[in-house]
Amino acid sequence: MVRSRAKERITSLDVARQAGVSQSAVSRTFTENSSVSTKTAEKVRQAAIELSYRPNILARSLITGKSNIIGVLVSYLDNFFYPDALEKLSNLLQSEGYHVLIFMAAQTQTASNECLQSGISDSAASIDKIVSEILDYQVDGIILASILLSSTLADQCQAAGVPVILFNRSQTGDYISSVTSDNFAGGIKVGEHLVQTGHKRPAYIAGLLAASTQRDREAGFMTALAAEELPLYWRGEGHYDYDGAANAARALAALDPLPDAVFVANDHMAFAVIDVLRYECGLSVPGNISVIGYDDVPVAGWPAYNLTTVRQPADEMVAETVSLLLKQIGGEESEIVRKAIDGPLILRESCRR
Amino acid sequence: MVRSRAKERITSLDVARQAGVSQSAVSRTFTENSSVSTKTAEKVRQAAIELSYRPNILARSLITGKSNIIGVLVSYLDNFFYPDALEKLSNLLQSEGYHVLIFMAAQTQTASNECLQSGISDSAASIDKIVSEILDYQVDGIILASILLSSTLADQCQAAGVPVILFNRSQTGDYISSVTSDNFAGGIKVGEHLVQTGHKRPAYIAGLLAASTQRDREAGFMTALAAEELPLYWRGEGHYDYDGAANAARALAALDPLPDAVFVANDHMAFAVIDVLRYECGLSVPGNISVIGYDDVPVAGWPAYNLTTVRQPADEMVAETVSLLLKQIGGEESEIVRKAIDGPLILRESCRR
DNA sequence: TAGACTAATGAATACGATTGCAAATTTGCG
DNA sequence: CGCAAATTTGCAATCGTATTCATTAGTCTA
Repeated sequence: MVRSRAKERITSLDVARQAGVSQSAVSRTFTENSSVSTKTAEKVRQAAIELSYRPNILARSLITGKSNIIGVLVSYLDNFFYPDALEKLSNLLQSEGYHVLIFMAAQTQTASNECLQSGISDSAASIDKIVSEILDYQVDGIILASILLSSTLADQCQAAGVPVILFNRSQTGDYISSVTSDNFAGGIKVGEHLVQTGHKRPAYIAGLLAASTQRDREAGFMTALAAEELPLYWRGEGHYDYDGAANAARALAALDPLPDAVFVANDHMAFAVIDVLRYECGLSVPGNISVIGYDDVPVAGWPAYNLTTVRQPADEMVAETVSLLLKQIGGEESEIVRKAIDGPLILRESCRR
Repeated sequence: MVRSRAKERITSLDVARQAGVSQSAVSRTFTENSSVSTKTAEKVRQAAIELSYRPNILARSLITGKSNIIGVLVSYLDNFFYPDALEKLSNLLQSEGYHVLIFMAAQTQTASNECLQSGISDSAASIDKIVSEILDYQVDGIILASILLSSTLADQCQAAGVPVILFNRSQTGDYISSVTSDNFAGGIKVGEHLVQTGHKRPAYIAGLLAASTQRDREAGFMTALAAEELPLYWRGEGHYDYDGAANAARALAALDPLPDAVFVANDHMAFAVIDVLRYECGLSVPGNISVIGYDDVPVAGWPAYNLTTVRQPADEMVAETVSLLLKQIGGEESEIVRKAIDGPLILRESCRR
């Protein structure tokens, strides 16, 4: 079956001729707040349908200086929190008349492990390159999910008048707005809960050390433990990665005596920890050891894990991100905002009560 | 902290002045296969850096007629197969110099259940609307993931000269290329494996009835059973949805005698089935009943589920999709192609051997 | 019905780049 | 060194739409 490639473009001029009006009239019918009589608008709309004409957004953007495109840069999608957030983000922006140009901060295939351990610094250059590409598309705004930005690029975005918002990361020092959950408060909640439920040998498995979420969650956790004068029994690192967390869990399981609780810096890693403890080490969760995660992704509520965790309120975070971004695009808000939204501790069965 | 909004755009003309050359020279330095002397190119590049100039892609697209944008429409991301595929798709396209404008075929919030049960027909109108929006951006191609397209819109895309490829769905009748796994063959593999392993009362839990993946998997499965003269013991419907599958599993568990195996139309639903059987009904998987899924998403390999399943080779599917799309964009391929890639049955522990 | 004001229209220009064309320059070779 | 060929270069037109400005049609009031 052969497709004929018909590339004849239909422009506003064609519609104008068909409707017997000027090109301006066509443009005005498809532009909000333009003065056209209902009569000509109707003629134009009719002709447009006959020719199946639709305005060329690129041409429009060129002249208005607004593309209605938001660039979204995501580091990875294997932690379920991100697809969920991305879907919500895209839906909300779509309903506001914007569209999402998505970019992945592709970890190069060779960079599997060394890359994770060294944090994100190595990829900083590539991030900058990608953000430049985003700017090339004349986007109206940029959302960076779990990505940090160099000061140079931040300046460049500002110079280009393109607002940038960090989603689920915050960055001190540079003047970039961010929306996160209140990770410090969340860490405190976990620490307090472990103390209240009588745990004595708490462990912690960290995420990517360079990530603000990791730092804040750990800091909150340690603060709560310190307040109760309970020392941290053991600390491992999982790099926000399933396999990394599994390795940490193996090290943890080899301890004697065993920790009686472990706070894992996100759900994705917590699943790995539970899997290793239960199915490799034959331990009971929470019988032998309590496990608490962070994020409350959908899988956390599935019976196989039933994970006690701190919820990141994705809906609110997304709503706040979009609202803030649109305000900045509209020029209503020019202050740097760092929003941290509180999320509840969700009690399930992976932590002894 | 206040951001100053500097909106002064830097154009090729500015660079031209700075470098002391014509505007055309600037354009040529940033266009492949243009004749510029290395000397002027160097001057231009220098000036461009000084002014931190980058070409406006929208303006370029307007005149070249190529936007280097691929529109990707995804129905949902909660089945882990899709984030994974999307990430791969985006990475591959990015490496080919294209970028992804992403659209979600948002199920309206009211449409939760009735919508799922009636298949996708109700959302067809909204799909068409979104595809029109995609076309407005003058995309070079469109990828529809788990989405069907009305003939009208298919014609419109063809008229606009924009190739469309269905990913993980196929559509008979209309002339649209598609890339899927070989779902029929996969269904057969499952059926044959259940027979070979001595199962006698096989059940099936269907996905969305309108989906070609669902139809083909079921058809293959039934064909294999029929070839062995083994009747289907029970059939339920889960609408490719976790909760829907959980309900089906409850109905299944109430049967007496219990089926000794159930083929679930995708992994996402299979997890729900296993959860219900194990944690609600106190049954053993595979002790009391074998469960087989479809997709082989990462979670399927996690010890908590250890799901026997048919792998959809996402890498190959994505590679094929992109390669096909680029060929069609380049005009090298004008035939309608329906590619079905074979995927292996992955034997794990959720199915008795 | 005339006059005053508002709304609607079309012509022309601009947005920021690419590209055909012709002039100008460089290069190659005898 | 000189002439033909090849390469660069700048000018100007163009892509499809929004928008200013001047003009015309339309509405309303007295």
